[in-house]
Amino acid sequence: MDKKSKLTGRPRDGRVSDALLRVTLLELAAAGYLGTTVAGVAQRAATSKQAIYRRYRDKNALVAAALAHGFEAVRTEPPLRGSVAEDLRRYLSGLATALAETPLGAAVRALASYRQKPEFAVVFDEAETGQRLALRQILIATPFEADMETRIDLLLGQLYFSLVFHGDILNADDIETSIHLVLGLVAPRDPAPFSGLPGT
Amino acid sequence: MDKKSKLTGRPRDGRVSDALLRVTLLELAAAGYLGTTVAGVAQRAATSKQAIYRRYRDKNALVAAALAHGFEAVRTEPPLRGSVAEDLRRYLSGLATALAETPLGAAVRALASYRQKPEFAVVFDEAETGQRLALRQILIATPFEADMETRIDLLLGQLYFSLVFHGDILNADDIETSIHLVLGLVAPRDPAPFSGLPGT
Amino acid sequence: MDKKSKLTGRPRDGRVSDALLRVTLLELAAAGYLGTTVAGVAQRAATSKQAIYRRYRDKNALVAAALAHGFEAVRTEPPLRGSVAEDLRRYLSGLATALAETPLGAAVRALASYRQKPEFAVVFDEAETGQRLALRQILIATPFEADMETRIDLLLGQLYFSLVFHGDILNADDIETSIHLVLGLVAPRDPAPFSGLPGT
Amino acid sequence: MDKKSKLTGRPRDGRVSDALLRVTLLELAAAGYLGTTVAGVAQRAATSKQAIYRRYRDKNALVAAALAHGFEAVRTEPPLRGSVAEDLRRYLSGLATALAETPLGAAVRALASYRQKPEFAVVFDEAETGQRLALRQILIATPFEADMETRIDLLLGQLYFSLVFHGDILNADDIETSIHLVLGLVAPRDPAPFSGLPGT
DNA sequence: ACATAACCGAGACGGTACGTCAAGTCTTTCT
DNA sequence: AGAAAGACTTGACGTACCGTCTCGGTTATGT
Repeated sequence: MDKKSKLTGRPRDGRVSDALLRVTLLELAAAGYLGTTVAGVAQRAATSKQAIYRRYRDKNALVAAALAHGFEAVRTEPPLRGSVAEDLRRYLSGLATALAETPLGAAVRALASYRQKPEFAVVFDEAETGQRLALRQILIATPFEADMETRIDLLLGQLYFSLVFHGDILNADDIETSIHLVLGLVAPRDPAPFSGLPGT
Repeated sequence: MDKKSKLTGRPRDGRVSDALLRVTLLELAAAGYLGTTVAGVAQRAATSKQAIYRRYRDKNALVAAALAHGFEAVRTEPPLRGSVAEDLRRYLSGLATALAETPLGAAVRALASYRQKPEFAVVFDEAETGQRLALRQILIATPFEADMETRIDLLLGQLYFSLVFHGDILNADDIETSIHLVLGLVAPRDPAPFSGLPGT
Repeated sequence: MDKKSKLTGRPRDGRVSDALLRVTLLELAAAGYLGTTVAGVAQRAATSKQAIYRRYRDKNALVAAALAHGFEAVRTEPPLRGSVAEDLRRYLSGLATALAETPLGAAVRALASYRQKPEFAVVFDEAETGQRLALRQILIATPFEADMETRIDLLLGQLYFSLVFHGDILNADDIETSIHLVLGLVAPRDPAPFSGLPGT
Repeated sequence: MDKKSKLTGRPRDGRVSDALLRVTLLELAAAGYLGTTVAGVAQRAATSKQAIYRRYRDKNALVAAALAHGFEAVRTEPPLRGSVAEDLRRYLSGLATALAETPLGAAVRALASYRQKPEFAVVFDEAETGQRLALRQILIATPFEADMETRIDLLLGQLYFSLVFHGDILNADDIETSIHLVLGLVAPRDPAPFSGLPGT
């Protein structure tokens, strides 16, 4: 993670490293940033504070690594096979589900305030870049390409706004409605009056 | 703020109370939640820790009060005089400007993670309720009333997502584009065909 | 001890200060320098680490203060009433008894190695200066004034050598014999021929 | 040092063993017991901690071995050829010189407090036994045999008291004076009045 | 000749203590 | 009684060292 690997000496114990990331994410999700203590993580990971500080410069570096680890497990490529609306629905639902079903969602909520800190900014930026890229791939070369970045802002904005400010994850219906609004389509609940419109 | 007012004894010094709220908000904006220390606030307010704890149960209560104070200064009623798009533009721009030009924006960013804490939840909820109400008043009884809550989620979501995650405030163009997307209108960059059209 | 006393604010709790010195000396005597932990002293004194670090710069300053406290309680003035041998006997026996019956003796033994450290050096120096002064007052203006400093070195040397290296305190007979040897007298085991003779 | 020698396997590197003892004594002399760290000794000896723990059970065993090594190099037999005073002078001067000119003196000072620890006690006891034996051989069958142990205590006591408490080594004059006082002789600075006295 | 066994340096492992900092409470004097 | 100051307890943080363990690699003896 952090250090240039030396050729000699006892190698880092991968089980310890793994446990640290896993436990840290769980603690963040359960207790928030302040409630997550280095000693507590060490204990729950059945290791020692020193094992943590050997890997990470300080508590923030540990937390940042755990967050990055959480985002990695969630990274998905865009579907790219149905209609634009269908692809968006799949991608955003998958993202929402991943945030809801893993500790990552609660961890992101707990760390949102610290997004500006350099340690966390790189992690958040990378995750967001990936998500924006996926959405861009869905939207590109479609009639909705105009104002693409704003459409992405609206969709991701609502998702994270709901997560961070309301503490809940968007359900499928909300996502569906948002997609149709952002695409300028009529939502599918009134049966298909716009049949000829683009993007289906 | 907190205590039942006693009838006897030296009355609280209003200048101290005001300074506390002002300084706390500035510290939150400048140093974040953790960087804001009770002793530091007391010093910058030229008072003592005990003066704080006499007024507020704990640090969170102080911070919540400062946040509420910040939101009060920003509260605006909806314009309700132009078109829907125009009203939305005025309201959202006013909100964005207020967040950008006062310490409130940075303070909100610093506290986003703690929104779930009961002390802060009531403040955030009240502020959001006011904002949603204003938006609802703009949207109600217009062709855009369908999916009104989702439209509001998208607009507020983008605003706060940008604030909390990117640390910047939406500029007028972004707001303009978002509004037209959310309303399903063609953006006004092709010169004004829909200007008077729906929603008046 | 340490700080210029301020005029306002809550004063230091004397009971805490006293307990710290007493407990520290006991811990030093019982567990040695390494076995004496700041947290342990705080706990046995029913106080906190922070109360210690408010009074003393670090562990060494605490230990030095406890040592000085121990020496103060032991300080005795020279008898100055009988013969030289008698006065020496009383003074040295009193010193040996004090070292044996209080934790001071064991503490001195535990700290002998650190005598060079500046924090401790001043304490040890002051204590030794007092003891040398007392012995000098006994010896001065007597036939034994010649080589006075060396005689003092021999007596104190044997006392502390026995304490630090052997862990025991000189008994009355040893002291008696040493005094007579250092004074160049015949020891009193041949029954008291010189009782009143020189040095009165 | 420690282990039964095995018949097979790579033999211990004698250069490592030697360097450990030498470096440890130097570190003790320079930095004291606490300042002497196992890792530091390993580094200065251009070896590893494991090489130390393969030879010694723990830090104390290493230190004890280094101390014993230091004492061995210093061990001298008593002269036994001139007068009692002359022999004492030679022996004590030799001892003082050895302590002053090698790291042993500083190491002894650094370890005085830990003399009670069993690991060190055996080393110190052996060294002291040798020194007492030598002095006893000088004093035995002379007029000064009475109170022999106390005379030895006084001489050794002053020597080590000076070393441990004052950090300096007795000079030749101090030794000379002490010897004459302990022997009950008149010091030789007033030219030769004691011609007929015993022990010359 | 080559397997075995103990050595070698390097460095990670769990654990304990140190000294710092902040939160929230308590106790002074002053106004 | 409130204000300001500064004591108080508590508990987390990050550092240093101890004694143990594990790695890849080296050097002896023993068959």
